[in-house]
Amino acid sequence: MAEPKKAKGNLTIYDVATRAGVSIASVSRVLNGLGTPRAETREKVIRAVRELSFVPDGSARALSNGLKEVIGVVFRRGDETLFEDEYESFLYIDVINRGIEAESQRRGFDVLMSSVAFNDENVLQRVAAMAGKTDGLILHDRMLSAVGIARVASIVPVVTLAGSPTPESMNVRCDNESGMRELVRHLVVDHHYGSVAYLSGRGDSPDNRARARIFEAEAAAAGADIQVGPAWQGNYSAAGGAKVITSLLDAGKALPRAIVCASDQTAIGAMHALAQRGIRVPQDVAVTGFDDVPVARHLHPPLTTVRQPMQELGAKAFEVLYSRISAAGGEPEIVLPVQLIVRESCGCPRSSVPATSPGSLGREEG
Amino acid sequence: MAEPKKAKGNLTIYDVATRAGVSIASVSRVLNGLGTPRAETREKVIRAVRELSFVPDGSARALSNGLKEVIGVVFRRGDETLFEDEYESFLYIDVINRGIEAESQRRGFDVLMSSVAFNDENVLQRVAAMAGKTDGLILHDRMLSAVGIARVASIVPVVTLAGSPTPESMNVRCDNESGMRELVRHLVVDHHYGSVAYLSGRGDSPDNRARARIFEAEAAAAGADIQVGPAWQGNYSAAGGAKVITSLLDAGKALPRAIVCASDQTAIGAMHALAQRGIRVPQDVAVTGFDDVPVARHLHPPLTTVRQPMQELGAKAFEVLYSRISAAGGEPEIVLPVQLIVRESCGCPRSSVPATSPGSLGREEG
DNA sequence: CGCTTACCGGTAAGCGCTTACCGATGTTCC
DNA sequence: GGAACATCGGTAAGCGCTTACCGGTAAGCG
Repeated sequence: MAEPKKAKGNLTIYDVATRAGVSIASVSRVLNGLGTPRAETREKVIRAVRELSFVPDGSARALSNGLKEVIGVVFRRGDETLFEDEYESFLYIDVINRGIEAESQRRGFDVLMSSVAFNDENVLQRVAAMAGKTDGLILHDRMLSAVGIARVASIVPVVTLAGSPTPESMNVRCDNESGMRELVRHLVVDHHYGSVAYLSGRGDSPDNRARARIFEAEAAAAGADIQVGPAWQGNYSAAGGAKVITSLLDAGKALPRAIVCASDQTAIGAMHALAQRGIRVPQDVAVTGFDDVPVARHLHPPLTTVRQPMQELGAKAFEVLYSRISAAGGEPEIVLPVQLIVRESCGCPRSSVPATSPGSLGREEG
Repeated sequence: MAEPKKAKGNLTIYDVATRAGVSIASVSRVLNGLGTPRAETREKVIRAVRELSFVPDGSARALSNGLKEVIGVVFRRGDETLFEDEYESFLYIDVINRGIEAESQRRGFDVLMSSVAFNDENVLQRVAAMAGKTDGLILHDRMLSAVGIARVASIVPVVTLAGSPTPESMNVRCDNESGMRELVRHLVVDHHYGSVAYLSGRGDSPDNRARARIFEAEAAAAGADIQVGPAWQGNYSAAGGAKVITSLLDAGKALPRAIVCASDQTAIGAMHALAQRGIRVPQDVAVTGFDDVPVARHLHPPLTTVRQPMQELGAKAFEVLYSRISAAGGEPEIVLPVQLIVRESCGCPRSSVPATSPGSLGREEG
């Protein structure tokens, strides 16, 4: 990859030892708080370390310890042509990554991030390379086939997100099903909306498919008219959401009373397109999201959505991975609860309580 | 930190050599494409590697090569209590990080991410730890004092973002000055707004201070009334922006004709608060942002803002760092141009061209 | 006061890899 | 057919660190 060899004549533990007038073993012991060095020895070492601004080399430590204290996170990135649109949809990934990062820090681990282009054919190679640099891997949605996972998992422990566990890997996901169920019920039963549509996410996303499935089942059960199909195919991005609405309107189609979007980003795009055409949300058409990204509450109108505990998702993923790294433990599958967050885009008045079973609905506090 | 020693009985290059019936030197040569191994040897090695799913250990390579092929990125994170609010403001950081990541991948590097709490007293320690695990560091805004930077830079090359270069470190930033200048001119000269306010970011941010300074100078020069001061102190977050507006309104103060926000997030919060009170943007009060985060165009109304080339900022930062890692090169300071993006929140009609010098203004294309 | 016991701290091996160096083949030319 | 040469592949050293092991010194005891 890169040419440079042998960095500069870097400081080593030997330099510190020489300067402090002790052996390298003592330096190491002081640095790691092992053994019971004499106060004087400790002092000398500490002083030498400070004077030299010495920092032990991570790879040498890792090699010696058999532990790198680094975990890897791999996720998808748009290819060049889609870049502008795609990267919007990453808020979501970023928040999860932040959760991973925060939790791993508590354990003294750092996080190695690597994105993979959507059109990259040999993801496996990239993931494997990451495996060599880390103690364990967290893979976002749709990274690898079961076979690929098995291969990588034979090298380091693997946790997948929003997938399903395999014999070799663990998985952490949110309970999309009940979130979608509650959401649809809120629209159809509480608001009596007779027609609803699902503005979908990427067709190849399991999360999206699960949501679509529940949407249809639940809306049908509640007796609402359903609009789905190719015309309602988005891609999780705001631009994708806007395009769907615009095309539909241009084609002279009548919109349903409520539009359930596959993600908040999609909803943002959809609301934008509606506003451009002078269609009022929620008076003319109600719109809902999914995820509850941070900006959702600041939209106009504030977005009704299903909150996924994204930070927690990331934190849990790390936790599971960690317990596997440090022992053999680790639950194979973890499912986190989601929460319906009712704001105004569904037609609820600002800060009122809808007529439905209490406790099952989230509400803004601050 | 973590207890586990000696991971499992991992695969090594010796296992591969044995299996392939060659020496470890040959395996290494094949793996790295060095020397001129016979076709047969090469084949045997490749097969053994595949059969065993062997991946060479990154730390051992790093130790031997003197190159980890990892760079570190350090940024600030809100402390626990502020978490909810703070992390909104991170869109910005995330986009930059994405730029860093994409560029480093092109060179075969991976990125180690580490956030530091706002209230963390010894950042230096954390940063130093990162230095030990990487070949170079990129530090976001306000991470370290000049002294701290000097210390860290004695260990690995350092690039700072939105700061200023020191004898030991390099810096990459955006040209805030001219962006703010153009923006204020647009509001005061083109729109003839007679009173303007600067809803500021964190008081300790150099970027924020630079923007505030230019704002005042430029608005004063153009003859507009200026509102600044503690009442207008935000913190880069949406919640902070909303709070300022709410407090002002509660105190019965009259708002200026235009509000220049320190960041898009701040503007989002401000517009949200204004909408809550029934104040129309831009008819009653114009609002502008700074950054051009992806959602800015989808807000209601679409946000007029100054686009910072955030991806590019990150990419450039890596580039500079890389050239320092692989050689002694690297420009000490890089300043990237920004671009005024005129949308509707400033009072411009949708997609019209304002009456000002052409070429100096950006405009939405798609 | 001499011997046992405890406590420190040093020496050296080894983590998994790269690569300089060298010996063993096979090739070519006279 | 033998010597000179090229080519390939193996052996071993070393990257910077941790730590098992052991020897030396000081303290504790009879």
